[in-house]
Amino acid sequence: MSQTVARAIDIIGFVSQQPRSLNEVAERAGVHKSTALRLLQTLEEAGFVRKDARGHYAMGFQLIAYGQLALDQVEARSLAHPVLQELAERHGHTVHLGELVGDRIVYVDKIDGRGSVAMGSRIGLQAQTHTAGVAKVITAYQDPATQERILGKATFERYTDTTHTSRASLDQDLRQTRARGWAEDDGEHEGYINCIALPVFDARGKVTHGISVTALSAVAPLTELRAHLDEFRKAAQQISAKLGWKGNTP
Amino acid sequence: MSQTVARAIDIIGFVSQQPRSLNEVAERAGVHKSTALRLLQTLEEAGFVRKDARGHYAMGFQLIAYGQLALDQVEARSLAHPVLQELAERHGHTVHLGELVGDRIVYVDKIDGRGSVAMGSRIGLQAQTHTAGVAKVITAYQDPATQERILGKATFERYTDTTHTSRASLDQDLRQTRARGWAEDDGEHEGYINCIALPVFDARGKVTHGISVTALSAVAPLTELRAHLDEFRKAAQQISAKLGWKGNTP
DNA sequence: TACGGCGTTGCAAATATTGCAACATGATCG
DNA sequence: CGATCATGTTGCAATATTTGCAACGCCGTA
Repeated sequence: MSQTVARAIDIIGFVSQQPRSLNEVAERAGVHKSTALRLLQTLEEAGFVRKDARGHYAMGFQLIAYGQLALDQVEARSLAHPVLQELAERHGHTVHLGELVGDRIVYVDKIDGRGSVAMGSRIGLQAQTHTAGVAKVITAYQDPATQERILGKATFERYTDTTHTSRASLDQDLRQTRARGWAEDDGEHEGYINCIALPVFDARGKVTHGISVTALSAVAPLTELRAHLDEFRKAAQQISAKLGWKGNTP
Repeated sequence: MSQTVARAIDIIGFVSQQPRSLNEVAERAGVHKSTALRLLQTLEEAGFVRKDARGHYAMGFQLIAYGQLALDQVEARSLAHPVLQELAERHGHTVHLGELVGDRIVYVDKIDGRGSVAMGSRIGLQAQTHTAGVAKVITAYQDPATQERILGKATFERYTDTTHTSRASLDQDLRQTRARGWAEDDGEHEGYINCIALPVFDARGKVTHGISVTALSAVAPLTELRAHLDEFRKAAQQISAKLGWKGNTP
């Protein structure tokens, strides 16, 4: 592991919050001004950071370009997108596509519903293992060893009174999820938001993706969402088919 | 300048072309396998690269997240303003900066020329889709689906005898706009006012902004404005460059 | 004009990076 | 089925690289 590179990466994260002066960066990184300067210059030359009008360091444009490129390289996203788009349009709810990457579940696509609400998810961000519907449904379908690795990263931080705060509680949910074939988030991260998530199977029959339909519970409570389960399941199966899935039963 | 960070950054660029094995990365960077491995591990931990299904290194999802963030943080107005200011001063005409926001084009900056005339535009207001130069030029450079959404909001209200009052007529104009590289407003909103508008490209190569130079036709008719096209185009390219566009600078 | 904050550069010290060589793993092939 | 090759991983010593320092330049302000 390279300390210097780790510092540079941390600086990018620091600068991403808001533009920062050289001294702020130096202090954050715990290094001398001159060191911070040289790191920033290297990052700046590559376009990873830039100086804004005030001379403060901000996120660079190369990050935008790489972000787009990386987005394009997620193949599942391009296959699933049309299906999700239609789903979002038909029901007006926000739709997510989650992907298992190593030990974590990441949002790789998101289509905002009508009257979109501020919600923590963002394409490229990691989903909360113990609360997000896509995370739970994907995890539920992994083999024990993989489950262990994923759950090892869960924080079990409490957000609301329905949040799973223990491994046992989450395990129970995962068993239920697998048994019934879908996951639910009953306000476990934001009390006023709930969602239903379904597994997506790939050519090997493995679940590396999941989709979720999210709504304000005031607009569409779980009972309302469950009423449309057949349509949601059909969308998930369509995506599975595009990923080469041949089966009909898991 | 930090050699280690520069190497890490170069690796990201290398991996962005296509997923690469450890040995490929090591060879490209001109370092030993073990060194490349440690750099990659550091990048991987930060989510800047990831291992794909074959174990090759590919672009990581954190890059997507940062890219989205950086995109949201771009304040085109502050970057473009100095360029527009100079343009307005040099020619004495009124200059606009338009931005595509959702399905509509909005004026986000305006510098009044000498002898400023009352004109309907105002910062923050929506530009008329079927008459405003900035609106036409931005629309002309969108993909078909986006065009459709934008044009769906057009009123086609007639203001003068040159106003486009049908979709077909406007479509024709848009094709011409894209073909020649700029848009013209030949008194389509106010009979005595005309303008020339040019596209601004961002880091992704997309047109989300446009600039326009507007004048009384009695002061500077289209033929007069066209005579200065090279200078207008240069200003547009300067702004594009500030937005991270790499279009014609290798 | 003096002052304080901020960014920049040359240089020597020291620390983090590097290459090496040995080991581990897994796929391929006779 | 065993051997071989390609690929990835780790401990360690050498040294190239990074680091902090101190001095300098710049600019706005008191």
